[in-house]
Amino acid sequence: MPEGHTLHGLARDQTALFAGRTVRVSSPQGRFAEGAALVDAHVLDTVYAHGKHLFAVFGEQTVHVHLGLFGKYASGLGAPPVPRGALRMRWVTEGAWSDLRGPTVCRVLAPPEVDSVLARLGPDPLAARPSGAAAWKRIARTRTPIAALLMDQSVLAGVGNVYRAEVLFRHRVPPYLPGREFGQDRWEAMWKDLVVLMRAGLRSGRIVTTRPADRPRTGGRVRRDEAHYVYRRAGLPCRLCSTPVRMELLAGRKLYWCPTCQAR
DNA sequence: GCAAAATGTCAAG
DNA sequence: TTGACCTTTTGCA
Repeated sequence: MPEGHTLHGLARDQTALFAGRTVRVSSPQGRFAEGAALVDAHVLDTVYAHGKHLFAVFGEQTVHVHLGLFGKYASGLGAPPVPRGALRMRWVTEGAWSDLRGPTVCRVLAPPEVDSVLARLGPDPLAARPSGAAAWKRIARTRTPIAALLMDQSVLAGVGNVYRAEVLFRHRVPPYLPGREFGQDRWEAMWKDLVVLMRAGLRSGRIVTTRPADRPRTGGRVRRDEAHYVYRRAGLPCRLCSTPVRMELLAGRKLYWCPTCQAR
């Protein structure tokens, strides 16, 4: 599910399956019928991600996908399954298929339009050569709480509600701390940590942010209820200090934090 | 069987 | 700040 690591994983997998091949593109649901017709039976060059945005390049035309909260891909080898439910976009080649459901965005763009989407996004911790400098410029000059800045895709791209809550906890940052009071050293450390965490998420396909020492049992597969410090743990005791984890809505999203570990 | 929730974004007021 | 939107899954009856 969709934070930046998910989209980078999809880009990697779709490139492996479909790049260099002629792809039959359709929209069984019909809502992407016109776009599908523009790229159907074209050769896919590559698929790449920036933040939570996915771009599939077919020559001069690019399919731009944003999963939003509910969007999902499914894929497999061999013949595609019988279409079921609301299937926005289907790709089929000789050997593989991919289905997209429920995206917020699925449309065909020309290169300048792709550029303008990219221009509105901040740096991505999962970029090949990540740099948080541009994000720091924005953070350093605003009173907006750091918890809101981390979710602002024009400040940095790819962090969602889980990584936000978890990286703030890992660095003991009070979520309402204004950006301008954050401090550059602290930002550098947090950015580096995001790069590490999100690369691990990309590799494993899941978000695990707890350190081994903070999990009841080390070694073996990390259980789902051990993977996070605070995300979705409202009311449960903090793993480090046992204070009940707090939850509050910030800009319409659920924000989780430990009021003791992340005190001012 | 149905309501609510879910890792998101945008536009209206 | 609120609601609309995209769809599936989960949890409760």
